[in-house]
Amino acid sequence: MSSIRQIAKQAGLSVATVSRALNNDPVVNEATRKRVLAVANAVRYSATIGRRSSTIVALAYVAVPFHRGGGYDSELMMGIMRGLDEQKFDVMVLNLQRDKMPNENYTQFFMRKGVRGVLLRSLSAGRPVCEQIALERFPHVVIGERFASSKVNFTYCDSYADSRRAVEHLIDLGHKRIGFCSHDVPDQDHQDRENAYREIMNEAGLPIREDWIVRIGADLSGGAQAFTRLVSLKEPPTAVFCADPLLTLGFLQRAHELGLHVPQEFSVVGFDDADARHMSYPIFSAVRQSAAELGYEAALWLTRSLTGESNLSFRKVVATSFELNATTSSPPNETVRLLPNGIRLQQKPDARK
Amino acid sequence: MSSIRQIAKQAGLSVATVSRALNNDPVVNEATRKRVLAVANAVRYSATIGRRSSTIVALAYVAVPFHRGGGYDSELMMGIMRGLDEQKFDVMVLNLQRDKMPNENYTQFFMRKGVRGVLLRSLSAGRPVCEQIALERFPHVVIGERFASSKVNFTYCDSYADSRRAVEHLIDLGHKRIGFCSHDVPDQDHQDRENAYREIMNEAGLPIREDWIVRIGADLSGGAQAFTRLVSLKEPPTAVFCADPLLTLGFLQRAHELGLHVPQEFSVVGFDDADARHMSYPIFSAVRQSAAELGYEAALWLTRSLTGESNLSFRKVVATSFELNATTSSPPNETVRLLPNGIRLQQKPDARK
DNA sequence: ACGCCATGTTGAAACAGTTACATATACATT
DNA sequence: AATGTATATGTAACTGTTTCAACATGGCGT
Repeated sequence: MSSIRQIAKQAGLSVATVSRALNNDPVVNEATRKRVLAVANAVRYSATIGRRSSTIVALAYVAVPFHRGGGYDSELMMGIMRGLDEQKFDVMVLNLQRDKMPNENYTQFFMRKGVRGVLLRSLSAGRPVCEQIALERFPHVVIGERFASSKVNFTYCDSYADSRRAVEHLIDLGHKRIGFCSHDVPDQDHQDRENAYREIMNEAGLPIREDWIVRIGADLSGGAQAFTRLVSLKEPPTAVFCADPLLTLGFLQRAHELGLHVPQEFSVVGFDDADARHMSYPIFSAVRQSAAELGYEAALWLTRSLTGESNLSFRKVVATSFELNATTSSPPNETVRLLPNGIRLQQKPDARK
Repeated sequence: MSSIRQIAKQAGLSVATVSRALNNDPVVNEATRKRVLAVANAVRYSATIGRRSSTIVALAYVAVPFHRGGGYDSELMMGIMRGLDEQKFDVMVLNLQRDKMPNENYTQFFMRKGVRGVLLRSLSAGRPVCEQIALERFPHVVIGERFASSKVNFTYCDSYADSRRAVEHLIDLGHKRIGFCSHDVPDQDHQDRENAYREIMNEAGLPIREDWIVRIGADLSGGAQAFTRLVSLKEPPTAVFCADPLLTLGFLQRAHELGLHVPQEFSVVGFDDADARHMSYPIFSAVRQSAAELGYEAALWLTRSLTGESNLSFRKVVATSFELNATTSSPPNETVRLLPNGIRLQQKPDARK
C-alpha cells in the first residue's frame, strides 16, 4: 500500500509536491525531487487511479528503429495482441527516445505513462537499458535477446541448433566452400548463428575464410551487395548461410540479376521470422523462428505475472525449425565466379588447388 | 465542463452509480444505465483523471484481421508514430471485437479505455462502424477508405489516376489482352483500381473478358492461383495489372515456377504500399502508395485537432506514383498458354481470331 | 536602508474518478 | 410473520492532479 500521501508524509512534503515531482514538473527543486523519488522507489510506489489499477502494458523499442521491414514487427505485434487477450490487457507503443527525460529512471517513466509492465524490443545496443529496467525491478520481458542475470526476464529463439543443422545440410550435399552472411548490427541471435556456422565448419574440417563472412546492413540492398562480394571473390564459395530474412531475399535477387542459377550453381540457406521465404523464387530453405510466438509468450507471461498468477523469473526459449525448400542442392561441377560487372568465369573446383 | 458529479445530479443519482454505469459494471440496472448514458452523451462527457486529460489515441482495427502481411501495417504504424511526435501523443492498439460491449456506444468504449481519439484501420466491411463513430462525433480519422459524408474524417490514396497510367503503359507497349487481379474482400481502393482498368480498356477499345478478372484472397498463394488460372485459359492475357502487393509477389513466383519468362513472355504491373516490389525478381513495376504517409497524415491531423489547432473536417488524399521497373515489355510474338500441369502451348496471337 | 518586484518553491484545497462497505427494497422461503 | 437472498443504489474513503495563494529569496532602484 503506497499512495502519494504516504510518500508525502515520509518525505515531509505535501501531496502536491510529490505529485509534481513524480510527473517531472520542472518547478520542483531538484533536491526535493530526488528525495521524493528515493522514497517512491523504496516503497515500490505504483500509481493507481481511483482504486483501479491500469491494464496497459507498453511495447518499447530500445535502440531499434521502429521498423526494420520484412514483417518481423508486424508479426510480433500480432503475437503480442494474442497474448494480451487472456488477461484483457491493452498495449501502448512507447518511444523511449522521445519521451523519457534523462533525470527520471525507467520505473518512473513507465509509471508516468500509466503502464504496468513493458515488453522490450531490443538489439545488443539496448542491453544495458534492459538490464537497468530489470535492476529497477519494473515488470518487463525482453523480446529476442537473452541474459545471464536471473533478474532479466526474456523470450528468445535459440537458433543455434537449427543453424548447425542448416550448415550441416549444405555440407551433406557436398559443399566445402560455404559462406556466411549476417547483420552488421550484432545481436545475440546473429552471433549464435555465426558461432553455429564456425563450429560445424570446424568439426567438418572445412576451411573458414574471413572473406566468406559478410556483415552488412540487413536490408535488400545489403543482401545484394553481399552476393556480389562473395561471388566475385577469386575463390568464391559454392553455398552460403544467410542469417537474416531481408539479406536472403536481396541475396537471391541479385543472383537472379546476374544470371546465377540457384540452386544448380549456388546453394542458399536463409533465415526467416515471418513469410519472407515464400516471397523469393525459388522458395528458400530457411532456419525459421516465429516472431509471433515470441510476442505471444512474452505478453502472456507479463500479463499473468501482473495479475499475480506467477512471479518467478521468466526465460522462455521458443523453438526454431529448419525448413528445407528449393534453394539448396549439391555443388556445381564448375564453381562459378561472377565479376561485379557481370562477367562470368567458370573454373573447375580442383583447378585452384 | 461536465464531470461525473454533474451527470449524477442531472440524472438524480449518486456519483458512484454514474461511475459504475459508465464502466459497464453489470450490477447497475439496465434502465438507469441507459439514463446515465443519455445524459453523458448529451453533455459530451469526457473522462479526466485529476485535472489532466489523456494524451493517448487509439489505433483500432475494425473488421480487419490485425495482420495482413506484406509490410503495410508495420509501415502504417511507423507513419503513425512519426505523426504523433509533434503533439507528443501516444498510441494504444485496441481490439474492438474483444472489448467493446454490445450495449455501449463507441464514444463510451473509447472513453472507458481512456483514449482521446481514434485512428481507424478499415476495409469495406468496417464502413458502417466508421460512420457510426463519426456520427457520435468522437474524434477520429479513417485510414484507407473514403466517405461521402463530411462527418467522417479520412485519409486515403487515390490510386485511380496511376492505375489508369499503369494499364495505359501496358497498352502503349502493344498489349491488347490485359487481365486484372485483385483482393476478393473489396475495399474502395481495389474498386478504384478495377474501375480504372475497365475504363481505360474501354477507351482504348480493347475487350474486357470477365475470365481475365480474378478476385482472390490477397496472399501469396492467392497470387499464385491467379496466375495459374489466367495463363491456363484457352485465350490467356499477355499482361496483367495486379492490384495488391502480395498478389503480385505470388503471381510472379508462380510464373517462375512454371517457367514463364517475365517480362519477355508476360508483362506484369503490380501494386505496392511498402517494399514488396523490391523483393521479386525482376523488381516489379508498380502503382505505389505509401502506408507510412497515410498513417502520418492521419495521426498528425488527429492530434492537432485534439489540441485545438483545427476543428474542420478532414479529408486528405495522399499521392500515389507509378514506378516503372523490370516486369513489363512488349507482348511476345507468340502468346503463351500454360496448363495447370505445366504443359506449355504456344500460339500465334492471330491464330485465334 | 528601504521598498518593490521577479523568481523559485511549496502547501492547502478543490477538483477529477473509483470502489469497499453499508443500506434499502423486493421477493422467495420457512 | 420472520428470515434470508439477490438486486440496486448511496455514503464515504480512497486514488492522483492542478489551481491558487503563500512564502522565501535575491536583485535593483531610490
